[in-house]
Amino acid sequence: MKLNTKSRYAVMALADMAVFSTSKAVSLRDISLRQGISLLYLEQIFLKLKKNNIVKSIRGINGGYILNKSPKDIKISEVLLALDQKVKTIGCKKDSKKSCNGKSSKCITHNFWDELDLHINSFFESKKLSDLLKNKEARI
Amino acid sequence: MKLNTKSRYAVMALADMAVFSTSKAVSLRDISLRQGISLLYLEQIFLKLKKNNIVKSIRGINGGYILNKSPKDIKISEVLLALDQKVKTIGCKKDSKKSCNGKSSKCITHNFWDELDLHINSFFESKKLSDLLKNKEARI
DNA sequence: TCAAAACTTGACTATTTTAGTCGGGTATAT
DNA sequence: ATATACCCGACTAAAATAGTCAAGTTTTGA
Repeated sequence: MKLNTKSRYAVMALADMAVFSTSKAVSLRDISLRQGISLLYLEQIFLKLKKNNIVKSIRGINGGYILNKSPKDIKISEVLLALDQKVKTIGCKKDSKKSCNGKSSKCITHNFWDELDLHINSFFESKKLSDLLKNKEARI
Repeated sequence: MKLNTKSRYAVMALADMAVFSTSKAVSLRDISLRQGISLLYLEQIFLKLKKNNIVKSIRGINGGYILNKSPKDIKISEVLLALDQKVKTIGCKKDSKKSCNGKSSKCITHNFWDELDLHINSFFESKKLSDLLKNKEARI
């Protein structure tokens, strides 16, 4: 069980922006160089962040991206959601026809996985982008 | 981010055993039929559970598997560990040479992912197999 | 005693997901 | 004008996943 790179890079890139500039546009090229993330991959990621109003873009020369909100108002859960990274630990289908291994009723472990999802999601819900920057050990 | 089926099936199968018998051997064939999990797949899973002393096997006719401990003493974390399912949300390498995207120092988000891992693992550490059976809604 | 039930094990494979790349745009500051 | 930087869909190689197959061994009940 691991988070995919898209989600990790998204959080990393946003943290980078929060450190380097909250007011001036930051180009993906700069983020790419600083964080060692492929530029083309970042473009893909930022497209989604933009669609979800987490950042806004400025085109043309000296353009780039700006955080749409203060880092203390950006929940990590928002970011993951933007990248389609719902935390779903189980494969049980939600639809009534066929749930949990083809059984009509909930499988024996169903409630447990639900509880786990809740546990993880509440963590992401509670954490803000600004929380990542507090740590003195954090480095770019 | 999702748990793989091996881990889910392992927990499900153990829960099945806990419900149906804690003293008498349960055959994989029975578990397979009750839980709708491929028999051949279950064999693979139980091999690992056995190696990790979570279950013990009885060969021959009327054979099967028995829980090696009481359900209240089997931590879910043990089970996941047996299936090689360490919860590792980050890709950052632990070795000193090359950590976090090729940087020598910890990446900006490193501590955050560590915190997440801890959060999830402590959940699995706190939950016992017996906790899954408490719920009145649970059904086979 | 012997055949069937059930565990044992490693290797194999199809499918799906992931982690990107590619190519061809469009907008804009200088 | 033109370089810079965002925009966007399609594509692909590699890895992981989910599951099967083949060929056993062990034990026990009839």
